[in-house]
Amino acid sequence: MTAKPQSETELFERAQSLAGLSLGELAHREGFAIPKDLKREKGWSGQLLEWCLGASAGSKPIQDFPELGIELKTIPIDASGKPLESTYVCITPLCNVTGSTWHNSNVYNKLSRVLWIPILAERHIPLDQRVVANPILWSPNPQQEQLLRSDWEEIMEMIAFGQIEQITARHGQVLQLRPKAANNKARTSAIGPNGQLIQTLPRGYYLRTKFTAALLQDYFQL
DNA sequence: GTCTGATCATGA
DNA sequence: TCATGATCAGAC
Repeated sequence: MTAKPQSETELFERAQSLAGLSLGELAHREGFAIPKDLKREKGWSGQLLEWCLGASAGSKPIQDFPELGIELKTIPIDASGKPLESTYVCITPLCNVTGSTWHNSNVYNKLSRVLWIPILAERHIPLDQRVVANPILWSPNPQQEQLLRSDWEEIMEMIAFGQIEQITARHGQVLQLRPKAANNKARTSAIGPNGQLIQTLPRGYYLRTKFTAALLQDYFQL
């Protein structure tokens, strides 16, 4: 893999140098085997780009470039630049949530600075022909942060009050909570309705497609 | 099981 | 058509 980037500028320039290349070209260059499709390797493009850019965090629940304070996210887009999917952020704690605040949350940490790498990835395009687009280095503006924060606080409050089973993906304007597990038999500890511990499906935070669409649009207009 | 990387697949 | 709920692979 490429060496770790030493600065935000170096990371961004490296990301810019990948724009216009296809996933097939990148995979060949880096010695990655190309799957037929993403059905069985959903994280393949993300891992390929991590490798190309020298990300180091592995499976730790921290930013991809902790020294730089930057999180890397690939995002599938169509030809008009609109995201095709919602964006996973991180898992959520479902117990021991007292003392959690927006500013010490994983959501805040991960989203405080993000290097977005859009990939033209309409489903009809063969995986190896999908093309890396221009990277975007983003931090939430005050309006975006307020939206994220109020959604996060609403959801965390429900979790703290034992209402995890009442939360669906319909909650939250820009940030939603959805299952995040190997399958729906997975279980983790959570706060129950009477304050006791219960076992429930693990959940994770996702950014709604509308939110990331608006975010990308801001940069395409520059 | 818990976390990362995410997209799939089906019902509304 | 599209978002919700479900799922896949790998590291540890």
